[in-house]
Amino acid sequence: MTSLRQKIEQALSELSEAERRIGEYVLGNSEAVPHMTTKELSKKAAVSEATIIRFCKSIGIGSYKSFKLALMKDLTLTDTSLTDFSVLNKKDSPYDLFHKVIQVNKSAIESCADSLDRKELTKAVDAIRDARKIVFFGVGGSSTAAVDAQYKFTKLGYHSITSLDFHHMLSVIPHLTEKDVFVAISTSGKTKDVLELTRFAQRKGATVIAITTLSKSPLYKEADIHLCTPNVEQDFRIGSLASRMTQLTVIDTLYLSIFHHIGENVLQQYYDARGEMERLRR
Amino acid sequence: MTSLRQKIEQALSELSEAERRIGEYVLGNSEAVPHMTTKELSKKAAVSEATIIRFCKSIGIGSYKSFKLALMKDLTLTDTSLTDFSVLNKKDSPYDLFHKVIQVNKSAIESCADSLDRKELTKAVDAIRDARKIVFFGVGGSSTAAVDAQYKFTKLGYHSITSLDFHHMLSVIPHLTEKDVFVAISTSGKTKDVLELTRFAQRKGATVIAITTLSKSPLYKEADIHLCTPNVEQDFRIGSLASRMTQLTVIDTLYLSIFHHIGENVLQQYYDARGEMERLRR
DNA sequence: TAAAATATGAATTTTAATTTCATAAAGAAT
DNA sequence: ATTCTTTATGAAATTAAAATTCATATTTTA
Repeated sequence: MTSLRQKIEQALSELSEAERRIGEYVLGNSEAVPHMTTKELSKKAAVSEATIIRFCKSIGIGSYKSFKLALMKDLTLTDTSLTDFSVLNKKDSPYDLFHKVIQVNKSAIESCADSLDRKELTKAVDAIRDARKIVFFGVGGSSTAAVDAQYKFTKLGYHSITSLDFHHMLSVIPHLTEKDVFVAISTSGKTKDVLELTRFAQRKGATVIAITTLSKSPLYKEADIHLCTPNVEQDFRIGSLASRMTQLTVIDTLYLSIFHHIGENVLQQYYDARGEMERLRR
Repeated sequence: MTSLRQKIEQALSELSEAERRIGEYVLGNSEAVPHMTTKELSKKAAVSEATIIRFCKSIGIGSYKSFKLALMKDLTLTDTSLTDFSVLNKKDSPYDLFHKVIQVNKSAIESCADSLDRKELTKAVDAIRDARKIVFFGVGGSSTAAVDAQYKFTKLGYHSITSLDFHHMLSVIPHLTEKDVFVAISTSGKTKDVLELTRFAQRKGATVIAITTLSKSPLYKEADIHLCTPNVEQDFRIGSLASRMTQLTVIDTLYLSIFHHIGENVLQQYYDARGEMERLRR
């Protein structure tokens, strides 16, 4: 059985110029097309709406609506993925961008599976499980993951700390010991603030877990445990939206793993928190 | 997240009479529905067309067209790809959990496409573009998205504010005017703190954008603009990891859209920031 | 080089999706 | 019990999307 996209590909050479443009656009942006109208697609492919309809018939599908359904089915069966925003262009509407964001984020999360090492993950979970304090630190885009992690581990009953403020962190770290864990979050692994705090924490004896991309970066080299995120494409102007998704995926994994381990013991506290929340109608 | 059909099945008891008839028809004839128009389906289910549209929203999908696409996808997925945490079991290793996290997060992001309404998105982008100040607020798990958004829009040159502290926010809101935008983030749409600040902001004349699930929640009703996130499964003990991913996907979309709009104008500031960062070797 | 065939888009028509509004029924408040 | 709200619903109107028609441009063929 040939998929719809294969069919389009094969038909490409036999289509007229305008119809071929449609085919090419569809192949290049298949994720977005099922949500498009004929008018939108006609603009994108620089053809008329009439030609869209003709295109559908050319590839053997009776109507544009059926075409979209067939394409959706095709996509569900075999997932392709766009991985960067390089294809953004001037006339993209917010809705177009939305679909690109979905794709990029999805594929970023998917590729987490490739970069994370299972042994390192096990080490990280063990370290965090027995930790007395957990300190998270990330700057810029990576602060999101730090804030998120801090919240989650507090919920689990840990003494969990983060701050966006370097100086605040400077006053936290002297109190760390071998019993504590410092989680450094930096996509590049080169961020100076993160590195300095990492080294400081390490001098105090804390176990350092790095959430960073697999590379020869100083952070990677110096950390005790490496939770690697994939090297997702990053637009030099936009910055990386997707790397934050990968960091959060790692955080989620740590959270769930710890929950799973100590879960039964914190359930009472969870119910307490929830009950009180209900009582206060918050 | 459960499949669309499961979701309908679960929702059945809570739907109104007419909507339930639709749900039952859809479950009994799911193969046929993706090819039906609202008029046809309304006849089959013995309801009005308007009720069809309302049914889609009731089960958390933004439009009839999205509903049909989602249903088609659901039908195509024969394998019940485990997408929720209900299948967690005792002997899951951290690495097993990791793969489940990937699954869940991926599918959450994917289903964003079903719930977000393109017109609302356009309205939101327009509102934010012309905003003088943007205030983000979310509590608990939703604070992550607020913090992230605040950072991103500051980068774009906006006067962008957030705080985890309700009292701090209370002192921010009196200064809002019609020129400002208040973005309320709450999965359930029922969080009291968020609602109170939302109403306060609205009284001051600010445009309220809600990032929340499509539901009959107070936040949904009261907001001026709704950016709906999908109703992702949420384990009552673990809390929802995935809903944060959907909120961030919406934030990313807003950020990219605004960047796209005013992008060229902020590039110089981006370079300045980057240059200075290099100079300071941070 | 003229006639026929083909390809294309603008404009129109048809159809479908969505919204609005009026009404009826059910609940809550007095 | 009765008024006021809220909720549910469909009929009608509106808006948006898909499909068709038709005029024109281009290419091919005789």
